[in-house]
Amino acid sequence: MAASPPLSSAELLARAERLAGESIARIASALALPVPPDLKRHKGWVGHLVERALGASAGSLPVPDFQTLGIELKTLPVDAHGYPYESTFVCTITIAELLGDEWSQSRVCHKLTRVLWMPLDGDRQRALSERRFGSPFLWSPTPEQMEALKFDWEELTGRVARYGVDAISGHIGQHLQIRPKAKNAAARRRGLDEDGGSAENMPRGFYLRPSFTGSILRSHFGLPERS
DNA sequence: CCGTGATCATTC
DNA sequence: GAATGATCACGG
Repeated sequence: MAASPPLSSAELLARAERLAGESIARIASALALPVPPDLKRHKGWVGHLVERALGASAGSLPVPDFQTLGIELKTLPVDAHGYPYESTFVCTITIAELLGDEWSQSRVCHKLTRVLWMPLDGDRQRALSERRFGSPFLWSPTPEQMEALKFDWEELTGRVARYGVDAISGHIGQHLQIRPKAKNAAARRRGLDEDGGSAENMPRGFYLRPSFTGSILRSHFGLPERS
């Protein structure tokens, strides 16, 4: 089980493919890591496990996991039909991102330019240690997907810039949404108010809706669209 | 304190 | 059941 940074996208993908079909227990064992009973108090545990198994290095820096390769790593818990159980966190929302920055310069765009998806059995009825990984694959947005993401991003950031972050909810955006991303509901950070002024509000983040990541999976694996 | 790794839990 | 809002852990 490798832990040094992969030197090429091919090497990274080859490593990832070796995890396909493997259980959480086996991968954790190879890294001498204990498996928590569930994810209630270890929500990012699987993500960290895969990072270690593949040799990711960016830590918590706001850059792609494999910076030199320009590749972002995302685990994706799915059900028996290959449909994602959860939304996918992309990055936090910052003031700088709302003031004059363009989509092409945004962290959302940068992070989603190239993603290594690691599908995983997300069935909570099954013991975490017994859940297995599916086949990973490298993905970049199609021109249509990129346009759709840009559209949502511009609508979301535009609303925040004009009306303040408290004026938006998780309902906005067809593929991309903004939701809380904080220690708790009392957490506050420097943000914008409805007048474009400075204010303290709850930290938020950009998330991809399950319908979007689900379409990526179905497209890649040639699965039928949900009726 | 902030950003990353996400899933949990309540509401719709 | 699906979706939104809330939350947990960790590194720097």
